[in-house]
Amino acid sequence: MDKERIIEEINECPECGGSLEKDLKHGETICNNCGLVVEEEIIDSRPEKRIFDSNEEKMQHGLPMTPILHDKGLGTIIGHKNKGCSGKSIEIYRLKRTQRRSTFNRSRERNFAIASTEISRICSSLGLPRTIRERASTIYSKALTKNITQGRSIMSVAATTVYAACKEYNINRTLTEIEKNSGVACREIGRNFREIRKRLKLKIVPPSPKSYIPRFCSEMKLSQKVSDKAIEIVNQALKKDLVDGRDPAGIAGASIYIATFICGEILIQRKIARVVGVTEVTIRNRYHEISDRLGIDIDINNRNANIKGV
DNA sequence: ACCTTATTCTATCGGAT
DNA sequence: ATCCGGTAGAATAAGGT
Repeated sequence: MDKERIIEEINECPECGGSLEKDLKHGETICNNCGLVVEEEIIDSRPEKRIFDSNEEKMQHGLPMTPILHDKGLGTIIGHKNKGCSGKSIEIYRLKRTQRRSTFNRSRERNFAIASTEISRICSSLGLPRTIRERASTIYSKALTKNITQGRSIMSVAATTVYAACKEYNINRTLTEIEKNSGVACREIGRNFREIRKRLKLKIVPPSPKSYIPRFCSEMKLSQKVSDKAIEIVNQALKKDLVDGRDPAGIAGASIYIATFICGEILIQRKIARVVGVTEVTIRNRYHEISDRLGIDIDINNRNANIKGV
């Protein structure tokens, strides 16, 4: 809901003011000048919540809670007296309990503190936003409570949580990239990742090809008609099981390619390939599969398409 | 920890217009 | 020259034993 509005507003780098360039394949925006990655979907530029209503209960004070710090950023030792805070004693008690538990688990805390440092280091050397860093910390913390860290090095699990957080937000970083920036071998990150995903039931869903189509179509100045047709084609392809396991951007590109033939607004493969971030070969392979199975005859030379089946 | 499978990429060439 | 189709080999990701 608010996301669209936020995306509209971003056009220069919040760090250096340089111009931003879209990396459509990864669905992210990168600063041409300083290389900062601005993840469109997770940047929140709204002002801090401040509600000055009658009881002022929702007003934020101080730093926001953050999973990066081992004590969730509380940073203050809570005194033993509950008096003087009328009506708030239960909350104070809960905070004290949290603090007592965190000091109780000292070894875990040390472990987590080291991991947090490592996660922050990896994220900053990969230019990943704060959201990813925080999510990686949260995942690490959960892994810690489920004892997944047992028998694995802190470094390797930390690297894995960064990889997992990226996957969750569809900011795709390859295993090799994480390896280069963490010193942990690809194989190990991969193995840890499978374990963590299973045990923590992380829901990692690849983006639907349909979610790319409107953006790609407007990028290529194609009509709404083409966009609608391409989405229709993806729906048909889904039914025939032609989508799973394939690069969603490739499916989107191929569907758009077919749609341009049907609508008479033909674009060449190379142009579509460049915009969607895959090679011409992929566009070809996908569009052949889809048009074959859907009974769409594409006549490249006569620049038209015949739909046999539906 | 090693091996297998599936997908995509790069590079390249040939045919058609 | 441009566009499309096809292919080989490497790289990548994910899963199984």
